[in-house]
Amino acid sequence: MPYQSPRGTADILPVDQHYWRYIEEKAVRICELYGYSRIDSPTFEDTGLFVRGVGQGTDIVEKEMYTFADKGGNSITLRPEGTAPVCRAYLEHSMQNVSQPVKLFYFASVFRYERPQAGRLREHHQFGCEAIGEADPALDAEVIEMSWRFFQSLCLSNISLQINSIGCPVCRPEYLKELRGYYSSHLEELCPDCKGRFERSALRLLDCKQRQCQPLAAAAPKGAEKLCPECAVHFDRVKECLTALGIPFQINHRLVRGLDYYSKTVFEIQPLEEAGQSTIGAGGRYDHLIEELGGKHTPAIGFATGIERIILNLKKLAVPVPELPGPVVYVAHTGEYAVEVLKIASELRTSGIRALAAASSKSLKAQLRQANSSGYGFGAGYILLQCSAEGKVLRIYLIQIFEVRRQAQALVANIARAHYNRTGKFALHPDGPVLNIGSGALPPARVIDGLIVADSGAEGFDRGKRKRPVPRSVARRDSGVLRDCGVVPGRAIKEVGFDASLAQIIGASQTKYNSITTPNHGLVIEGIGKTKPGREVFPVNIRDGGLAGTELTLAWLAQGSQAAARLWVGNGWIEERNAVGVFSVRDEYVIAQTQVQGQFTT
RNA sequence: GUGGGUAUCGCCUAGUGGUCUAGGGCGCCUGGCUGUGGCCCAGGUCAUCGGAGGUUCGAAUCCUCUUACCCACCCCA
Repeated sequence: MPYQSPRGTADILPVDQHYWRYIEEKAVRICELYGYSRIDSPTFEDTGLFVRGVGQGTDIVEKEMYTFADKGGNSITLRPEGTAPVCRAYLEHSMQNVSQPVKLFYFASVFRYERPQAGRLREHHQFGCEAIGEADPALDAEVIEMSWRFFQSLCLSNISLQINSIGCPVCRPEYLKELRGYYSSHLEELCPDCKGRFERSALRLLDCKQRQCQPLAAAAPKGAEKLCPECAVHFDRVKECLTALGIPFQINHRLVRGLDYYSKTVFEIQPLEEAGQSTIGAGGRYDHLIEELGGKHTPAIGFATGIERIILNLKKLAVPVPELPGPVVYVAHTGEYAVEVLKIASELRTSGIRALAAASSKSLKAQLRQANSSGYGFGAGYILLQCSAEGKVLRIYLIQIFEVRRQAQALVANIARAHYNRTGKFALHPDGPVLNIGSGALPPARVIDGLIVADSGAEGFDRGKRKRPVPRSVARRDSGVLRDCGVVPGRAIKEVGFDASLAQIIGASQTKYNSITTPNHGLVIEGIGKTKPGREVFPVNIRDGGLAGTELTLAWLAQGSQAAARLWVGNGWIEERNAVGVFSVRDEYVIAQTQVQGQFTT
């Protein structure tokens, strides 16, 4: 391999892109809800900005910055964090003059020269928010709430919120003095690292991970108890507000932050089972940063999250993350390649239907295989052009337009029909249905725009009407309930296997059906059978009317256990089913999109 | 900067001195079967075993050096 990506950098490959899209969508959504506007700052800044902003003595500035001289001789630094640049922009564009607080959010890659390890890269990506120009503790609570809700909306359960106050320039020196006093009598018991910290940054003694330092840190004087009256009132108020908002938090006296600019409120959000080493989001107040950067005194607060770490946790918890939309219709051909393939694909795209045109050289089998693997598996529909040896189109078939929404189905049909009118080459499938539709979106058989439309899937199979039987192996396996569910979930079965957990099945079925994008509804599955005792609650994403994945899940569940399922929309149950049976969600349910993050508990 | 681990086909891996001109699975390609797609069957494609040097009649297997990556510490999101 001639080249590989530099140490500590990573390619974000297509297979992972849906995580990024998912997180970005959630982040943007939450920012809109809280009134934050996006800001994008340059990738590099004047070195001085970070030296002053982040703090001379911090590790970031001392040894982790990517600093270099540009050709003009200026000292430039790739941004090691997001807050200072935003504050710089605030000052540079005189945002003091708009109504305060100014609420900004950003996505930015940040650079730190560190030894890479799990969840830590030299270039990583942060999503962050800053609220500048307001000192009220209520804002602290709102920012904390917002970050909490953000993680909730990602369906990242198992997280904890820790808060602390590290005081202000008035009370912190006092506290530091006391802390040093306390530690000075225990210097011998400290780990080597901490001995060094004693002088440089006594606060950091508190969050040392070495075992020998633990008891000392636990017994150390608590910062939050040594606050000046102003800071104490502020901290109390933050706690009050959080309680009022129903945000669960723990006070962690040993929570200190590594950047110099923090004051008063600081907080961290981390996965529950981790030993505090893998914070996924953190923030705090920085009332003196803007001043430090040359502005007038401007209180502010913000938080930042590490996207790679979030993804790590999403994967660890097997949170179902919707797949990115793939092609819906594949235009295939037999015989010689005809330009019509390209033309039809082009027309579909013009109408907003994602389409893939077969390559000229592929065999039909290869084309269909590609249709399977490039769309959403077996769900993708295809248009088949039957061509003569000379490349003339003889017939057009529309086959199995699964998952194509009702409107789109009509469109696809229209396009095919228009093509027929133009060329006179269109022909119905000699055996009957021309357009097959799955997922129960349409009644079993009807006519759209002159074309016969039929529900395909296993129902037809059962009644002996299915034109193209499920492959033997699948049919054998699915001799039970799956046959009745209207969807042949070949890919899901293949991917998760028969012993898959419920979460895996849901994950797999959701990746299969990409019309699913936002979790707005909860599907609660209560299993009593042997395979899945107890009760499990999963967020289910519904949009665009397709919920075939849910049908699959329930049918599956019902096979192995006595399951009951209910669909939760907004704040009430709208449908309930027992054991066997397909859960079909109708369009009208889908309209009622409500945030129900709070309800997803297990 | 410190400590530990790993390096065999695109991916996962078998292989601890000769049976390895490196085996299997996945993938990919071709074909058969299936009412032109999932299963199945057959065939094909793909590795001088991270690199360099050494020991030996003989090394993927032992030694030395080196590089890369991973993990943990430090610090941070």
